[in-house]
Amino acid sequence: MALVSQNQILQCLIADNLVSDPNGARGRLLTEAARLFREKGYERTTVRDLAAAVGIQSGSLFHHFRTKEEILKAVMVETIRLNTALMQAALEAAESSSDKLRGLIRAELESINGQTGEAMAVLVFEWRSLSASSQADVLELRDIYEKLWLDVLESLRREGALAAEPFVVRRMLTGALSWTVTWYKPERGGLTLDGLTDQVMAMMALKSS
Amino acid sequence: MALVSQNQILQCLIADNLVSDPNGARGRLLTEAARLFREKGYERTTVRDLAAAVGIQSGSLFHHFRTKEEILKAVMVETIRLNTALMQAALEAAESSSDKLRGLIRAELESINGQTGEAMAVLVFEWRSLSASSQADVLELRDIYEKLWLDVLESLRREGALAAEPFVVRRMLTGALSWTVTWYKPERGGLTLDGLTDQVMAMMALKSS
Amino acid sequence: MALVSQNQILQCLIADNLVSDPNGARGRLLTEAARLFREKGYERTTVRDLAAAVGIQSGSLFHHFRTKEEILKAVMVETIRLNTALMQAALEAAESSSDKLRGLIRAELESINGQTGEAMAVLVFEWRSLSASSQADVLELRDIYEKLWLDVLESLRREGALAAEPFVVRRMLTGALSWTVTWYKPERGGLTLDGLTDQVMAMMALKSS
Amino acid sequence: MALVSQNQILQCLIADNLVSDPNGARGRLLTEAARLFREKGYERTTVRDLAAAVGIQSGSLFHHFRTKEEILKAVMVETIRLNTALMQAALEAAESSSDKLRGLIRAELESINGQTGEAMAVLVFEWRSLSASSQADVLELRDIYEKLWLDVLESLRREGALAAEPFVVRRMLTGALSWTVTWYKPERGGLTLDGLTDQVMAMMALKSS
DNA sequence: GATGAATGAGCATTCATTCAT
DNA sequence: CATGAATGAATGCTCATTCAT
Repeated sequence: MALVSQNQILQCLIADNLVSDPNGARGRLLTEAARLFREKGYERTTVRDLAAAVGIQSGSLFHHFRTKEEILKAVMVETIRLNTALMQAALEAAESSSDKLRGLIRAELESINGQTGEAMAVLVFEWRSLSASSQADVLELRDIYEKLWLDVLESLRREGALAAEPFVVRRMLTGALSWTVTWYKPERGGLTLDGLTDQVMAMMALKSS
Repeated sequence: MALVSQNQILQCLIADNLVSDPNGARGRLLTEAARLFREKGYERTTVRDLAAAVGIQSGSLFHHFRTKEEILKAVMVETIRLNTALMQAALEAAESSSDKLRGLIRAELESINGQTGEAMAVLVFEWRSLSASSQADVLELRDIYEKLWLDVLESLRREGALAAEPFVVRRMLTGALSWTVTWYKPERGGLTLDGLTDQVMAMMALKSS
Repeated sequence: MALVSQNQILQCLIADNLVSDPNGARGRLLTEAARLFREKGYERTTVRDLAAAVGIQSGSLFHHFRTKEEILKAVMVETIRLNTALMQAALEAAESSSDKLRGLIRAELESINGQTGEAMAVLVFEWRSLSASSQADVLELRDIYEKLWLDVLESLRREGALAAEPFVVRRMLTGALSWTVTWYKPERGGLTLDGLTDQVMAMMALKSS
Repeated sequence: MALVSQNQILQCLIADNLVSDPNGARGRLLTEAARLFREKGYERTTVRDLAAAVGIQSGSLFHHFRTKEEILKAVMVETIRLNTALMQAALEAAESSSDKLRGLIRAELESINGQTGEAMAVLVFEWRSLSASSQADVLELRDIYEKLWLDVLESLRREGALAAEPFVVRRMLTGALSWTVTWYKPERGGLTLDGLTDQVMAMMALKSS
C-alpha cells in the first residue's frame, strides 16, 4: 500500500532544496558525475570529463562547485537524503516487522540497481576519496539511514524471527546488497527485483507475506 | 582437522613460484603495495610512496615491475592463488556439506580480516584500476576459486538445506563477507572469527557442527 | 600661506573632468582599486575582488572600464594629475628656492603618506603591469610633474645651495620619498610629516625657514 | 684597500653552502629567475618561462624547488647573504666612519646596479609575493644587514657629521639607492659608480676622502 | 546599467616512466 | 641492480572577459 510514489518523494525533496532537480544544470551534472565516478572511479574522472558529459567547458564547472571533491560529496549527500526518504516511505507502507524488513531490502535493492544505483556504488567505492571532514558530514546522514534498519532488525530479534545479532546482520546485508551492483542485471536473466528480494529473505529463512 | 597448516601451503606456493616469498624484495613490495593501495587507493598511491615503503628509490621499482599496474595485478593474482589453495585445504578438512560451507566462510573471513586482508580489499576496491586485459587474466583465476564455493552450495541445495539459488547465495556471501573488512575489528569486541562465522551460518539458518 | 586648499584643487579637477569624484561610482572604484593593488598587487587582485569592494558584480565592472588594465591606468593618471596640481599650488605658496623645495618635498610626502598614498605606491610598484602603450601615456604626464622639481633644484644649484646635480638629486629624492611609504607611520611615533620633511632637508644640509 | 676580492667572498659562501654556485643547475636557475622576476614580475613569470630560460622542462623545476615561491625566496635569501658578506668586507677595508659609509653606499650601489642588481630589485618589488612565513625568514637575515648600516650612521651622528637621525637616514638611503636601478645606466652617460657614490655623499654634504 | 553563468586559455603542480651514471 | 635527475603529458583550478537576460 504505497501511500506516496517515489516521484512524489523526489518532488518534496527538490522543493525543500535537499536534492537537486535532475533536469536542472546542477542535477544533471550530479547524475553524470555519479555515472562517471562509478564507471572510471573518482580519481580517473577528470573535471574535463565531467564538463564534457554535460556539454560545458571545464572552467564552467567551478561556477556550480568549488572543487571536484565538492561534486563527489554532493553525489553522496543527495543520494543518502533521497534514499532515507524512500526507506521511510517503505516502512510506513508495511505492517509486520518481517514485511518492514522486506520493504527495506526491496527499497535498497531498487536504489542500488535502479536509477540511483550509480550514486549508491559511488558511496561505497569512492569513500576514501572523500576528505576526512566531508566523511564526517556524510556519516551523520548515514547514521539516520542506518537507524531505520536497526530498529526493524531489533524488532525481528525480539519476535524470535532472527537468530543473529541485528548489528551484524545489517552489516552483512549492507555488503550483500551493495555487491548486487556488481552482478545483478535485471534485463539479462529471469530474476526480477522482487525475485531477488525473495532470495535474500529466503537466504535468511524469513517468510515474506 | 587441519591436515596442512597455512604456512605449509604458503611454502608450497613459494616453491612452485606461484606467490612471492614475503621476506624477499618482491614479496615485501607486494605486501606494502597491498597496504598502501588499501589505505589510500591505487591512484592516490604514487610509485614514490611504494618505493619509500620498502626503502628504495622510485626508479629502482622498475627493475622489479615494468609498470605500476603490474604491481596491482601481482597483488591480486598472488592473493587469489594463495586463497584458492587455502580454500581447497579447508574443503579437504571437512566432511559434511554444511561443514564444508562453514570451512569456506571461515577461511574467507580469515583471508579478508587476517594477513591477506589488505590484498583482498584491493581485489574488490581497485578492480576498475586494472586494465581490461589484466582483468581478464585475473578473472580466469577467480573462476577456479568461485567453483569451489558453487560446488558446496549446490550440494547443500540438493540436500534441502538451502532454499535460495547457489549462484545468488554465493554473490550475496561475497558481498557480505568482503564488507566485513569495513567494520569487523577482532581486537575490539568480543566477536571472534569463529563467532563471526557462526553469525553468518545463523543468518542463513544453517547449523554448523 | 596656502592660497587654495587641497579640497578646492580637487573640486577644480573634478569640474574639469580630469579626476573622478571620489563619491561617484567611478571614483569609489578607483579608490578601492588603489587600496587593493597596493595591498595585494595588481596581478593578485581579481576583478571579483574589485567588484566586491564596491558592492557590485564582476560583470558590471566592464560597464565602467573596458579592461582591468584600464583601471590600473586610471588610478595612475588621476593620481599624477592631482599631485601635479598640488605641487603647483605648493610652489605658488613659497618664495625662496629653498622654501619651494621644502614645499615640494612636504607635498610629495603628503601624497605618499596621505590619502593618495596607496595610489602613489601603485604608481611605483605596479609600473610593469602597465602595457607599453599605457606606460607612454602616463610618462607624458609624469614629465610635466618632474619638470616642476627640476626647475626648483636647478635654481638651488645656481644659488650654490646644492652641490650635486639636479637630475641626480631628483632621482634620489624620488626613491627616498617613495620608500617612506614602506616604513613611515605618522600615528606610531613622534615624527610628524613636517618633522619628516625637516629630516630630509637636514639630510641634504639645507635650511628651511 | 680591498683585502679580499668579491670573487673570493662568493667562493667562501658557496663552500659554506650559503649561496648556490652560479655555474651549477640551481645557481643558473636563480640567476635567470632574478632576471625574469625583475623584467616581468613574479606573477607574470610562469614556471615554463623559468624552465625555458635554463633549457629544461617545466616539470623538472620541481626537482630543485618544491614550489615557485621557494624560487622567489631563494633568490632573496641568497642575495641578502651575499650582500651582507660584501658589506662586511667593505667595512673592514675602511678606516673613518665617513669612509665606511662611502664603502657601504658604493657596495650597495654595486649590488643594485651590478650583477646582483636584478635580485636586489626583486627583493624590493616582489616582496608582497612572498608568503607571510617566508617574509619572516627573510626579514631575520635583513636585520643583520641593516645593523651594519645603522652602526656606521650612528658613529657619524656621534661625530657630528650627520644632522639627521640614523634610522631615518638609512631608510632614505635605502629608497634612494634602490631607486637607482630604475634610472642609472652606467654605460649610457658619463656617470660611473664612483661618480654616483660621490653624488650621494655630496647630497648629504659629506666629504669622502 | 546590472547580472551572473559561461568561456577557454592559462596556470602551478604531479607523477609514471626513462636512462645515463 | 640501484640511483635520481629529467621528462612531458595530464591534472584541478583560476580568472579576465563576454553576453543573453
